[in-house]
This record gives sequence, structure tokens and C-alpha cells, in this order.
Amino acid sequence: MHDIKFVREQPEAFDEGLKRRGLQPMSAEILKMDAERRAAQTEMQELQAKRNEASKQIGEIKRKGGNADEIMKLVASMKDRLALLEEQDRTHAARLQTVLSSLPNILLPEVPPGKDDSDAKEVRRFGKIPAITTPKEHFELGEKLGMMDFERAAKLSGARFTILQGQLALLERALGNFMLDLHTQEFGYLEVSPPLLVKDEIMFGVGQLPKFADDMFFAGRTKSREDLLREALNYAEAADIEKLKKGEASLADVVASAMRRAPVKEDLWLVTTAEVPLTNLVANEIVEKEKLPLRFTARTPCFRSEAGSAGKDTRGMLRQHQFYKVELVSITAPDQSLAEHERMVNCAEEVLKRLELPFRTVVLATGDTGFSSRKTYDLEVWLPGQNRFREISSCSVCGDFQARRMNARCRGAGEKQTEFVHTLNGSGIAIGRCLIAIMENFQQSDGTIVVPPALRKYMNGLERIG
RNA sequence: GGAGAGGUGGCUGAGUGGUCAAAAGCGACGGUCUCGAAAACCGUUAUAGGUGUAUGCCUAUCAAGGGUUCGAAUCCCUUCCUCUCCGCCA
Repeated sequence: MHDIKFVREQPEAFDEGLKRRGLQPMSAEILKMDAERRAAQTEMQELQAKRNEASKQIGEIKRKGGNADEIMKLVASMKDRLALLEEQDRTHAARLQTVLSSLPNILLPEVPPGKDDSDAKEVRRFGKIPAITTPKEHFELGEKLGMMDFERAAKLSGARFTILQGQLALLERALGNFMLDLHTQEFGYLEVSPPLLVKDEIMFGVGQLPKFADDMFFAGRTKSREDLLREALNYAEAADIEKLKKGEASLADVVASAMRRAPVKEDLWLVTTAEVPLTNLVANEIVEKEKLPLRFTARTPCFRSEAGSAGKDTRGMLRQHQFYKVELVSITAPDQSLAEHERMVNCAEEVLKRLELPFRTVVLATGDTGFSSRKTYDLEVWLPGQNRFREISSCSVCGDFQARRMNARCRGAGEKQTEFVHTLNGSGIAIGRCLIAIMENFQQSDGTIVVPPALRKYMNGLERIG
């Protein structure tokens, strides 16, 4: 969400920011809305002041037992105008809020121009790409070991699910434990076990809603389908029903229109990442500045509909509806966030270094950076089976963009003024993809997989899978 | 799921239609006193928005959103949340 003051004070900079996102300039339109709103607001408030004054007088007159009819008539005459102005004020505020919250964050100046991941700028590279003759992909290895089962997963849940068994299931668990230990014991993150189902406003706070509902799974607390439909149909408009009777609209049209009007309630969303609950821990709070930065980590499942990625990465477990990830979230004072961003990337990189996985760190291009982010580093791990680097971690600094949406503020000791905190999030790192990377990078010619030394104590000393 | 009770400032808690942005207590901050501290006493102590050169003035906010009324913390509706008892349950 953008600060209306920023648009007022630096409309050119605002439009330039949108341009780098490939969007049309909006400042003129927004400022027009803002001016209209303020004009109407001033009139409303002046009228409210008059009403309050008069009402006070009525109170006094009545207490003294006098007759206040005259002045009551005066106040009554303001009523229609005031109701109109109040209604307008709500409309204006909602309109402004809708625009400001639907536009993506302004990117930092150093974010390289470009439209997709091929335009990302490499900043550094670690590790040595292993020399493997005819490397296999993870699903070939996994299926041959009898520890990765895609067919039964499809039987249970359809495409984009995987079943891990035996030592690979253990590997998944070990990876999570290893990462959490590293971040809590060496980097000072607080381990959190958060809810995985969250309310609308929580998804709004991190920028997932209202724009990205299609990327998520939804878990309503269902009554029967019949009850839900009946409830929704209470919101059908008479006009629609009339059309239905005349055969001008289908039943589906009427239902769809009623559903749009019906209030959304008892909705819970499955988290797409632990960033969602962790960042919202400070929502609607004022944190003491001296307690910042707050650093949270969590290992959670992540649920994604992958709506826009039909046909991509269909084989194996690279892109799933459900996967585990260890997430890092920092809440900082405004002047700390950029330094914290570098620190966070280092924490994520350390995971790959200890696991001896080759990777590179890139800065995402303007067109590829997420909605809420001002700048994003991706870590890309080498996958021998695919003969290329693939994203395994994404670390973003969001400035006050999310904080403004979730009203998360901080205040220094003895200070009066509050400020919005800055938020950062990063994968530290994706467990599913890390498991793939280990399988492919440590594969042996006999189909077994060597366990990276750093991980063995988390696997009961196991040195080789298979 | 059933029945009931609630949600008021940093915290506790009073307030059931009108000088209520809200008593009182605690906490915090400032001052007096003291060599210093404690105690005591005095004072200050919410957030956001609008407006103005300015001390300022105005508006909104008593969980959230609507409504009734000349006037709402107080009455009505909806939603969210908390607690108690019963039921169910890992």
C-alpha cells in the first residue's frame, strides 16, 4: 500500500516507480480523487462541528427545562446533507484505498530493468558444479529407490503432489531440523509454529489479497453445500431472478451474481508461505523500537494453486501444490531494513554452503520482482539433472509497504511519533527443492545418494541413501 | 455444536442517551523535596485525519462495520474475538 502523502509530495517519482513496473502513470488520477475527498471531508467536518455545537445547546436547554424545538429543527435540517456527505466520504475513502492498495511496491533504484528471470543480474556464485556423467533427474532417482511415489500421490490428491517414504521422508524432516537449528542457534531467529489457516485481512496485510486469490487454496468452514447456496441466494437481486424467469439469464448467472454480492465470511486461506503468519505477528501493534529487529523463523507446509503455471515443471516434485519451507522474517526499524536484507541473504546462503550445494545469487529484474517487494535476491541452486540453476530461495525487502497494509508500527522510547516498521521475508530455504538438489548433486552412478556431512547427525548418522 | 457472560486508554476498571476523550487506581515521564534514592506531594501521559503562518482549531475513534436519535461508550442489527459450562475430539 502506498502513502498518499508520497503521491502528493512526489507525483513524478511515484509515476516513475509505476513505469518501472510496466504500469501507466496514476498520480494525476489519484491526486484528483484525493482532492475531491478532502474538499468533501472538510465540508462534512464543518457541518459535523455545527451539529455537535447545536446538540450541546439542546442538552443545556433541556436540562434547564426549556424549549429547544427551534434549534432541534435547525439540526434536523442539516441531516440529509450530512448523511450524503458521510456516504460520499466513505465512497471516496474506499476508492482511494482500492487504488493505493492495488499498485505494486516502488522498486529500489538498483533493481535491474528486465521482464523475467533471464534478466536477473548475478551478484555472486558459490561451490563447484559436480562432474557427473549422464546425471539423472531427482524423480528418476527417487522412483528407482522406491522412496518417491507420484502415482499413488495422484491417486490421493491428483497432479502436483508427491509421496516420500523411508530415507527420503527422513531427509525432508532432517533438512527442516537442520535449517531451523542453524537460524535459531547461530543467527538469532526465534522459532515459531504458526497457524496455517489465516483470515482475509492477514492475506491482505502481506499483499496476497485482493489481487492474488487465484494463487491460493481456500478452506471454508463448510456447512453443507446446500446451506451455503441458500445463504448466498439471499443476496440475489430481484432483477436477476426476473431475468431467470423470462429465460434471459441462466441459473448459473444468477448464482454467480448472488455469490459476488454475498458477504465473504468464515473464510480461511491456506498459507502460501510462513511469511504470511510471521509478518502479521506485528499487525495492528506498536512495537518498541529498541526491541527491533524481530527475527522469526518457521518450518511450515506451503500451499499454492500454481494457477498460472500449467504445463511448467510437470514432472517430479519441483513445483507442487504442497511443500515444506523454512521461512525467515525480519521486522526492522526503517533505517535498518537494507542492512537486514543483506544479512538475511547471507543466512539463506549459509544453508546451501553447509550442504555443499553449488548456487548463485541474483537480483531479480524489475518485471520479475514480486508485488510487495522493493528488491529481491533469489538463490538459485544447481540441478545437474536439468543442467541449470533453479530458484530455491527468494529474499525480499518490502520497506513499509506491508506494514502500512497491516498497520504495524514502532516507536522509540520517549518519542511521540510512531513510524511504520519495515518488513523482510526470505526462504531459508525451500525444503522440497533442497531435497531435489541434494539428490541430484550427490547422486552416485549406482543410483544411491550420499548424505552431505552437515546433515548426517540429523539422519541418525546415515551416510548414504539407498 | 448447545447454553450463558463479556470486549472501554500502556494495564486494572467505572461509566445504561446530553458539559464523557471518558472517573479512579497502577505504570511511565517531568517537577518539588533530598548529598542521592525511596516515600510523599504537584503536574503530564491515546491514535489517526483535516485545516491554519502560528500558541491552535476542527473531525473521527470506547473490538469492527452499519443503523436509530437533535445528540450514542451507553439503544438496535451484522461481523470478529475472549471467557465459563455442556457436548465432541488429537
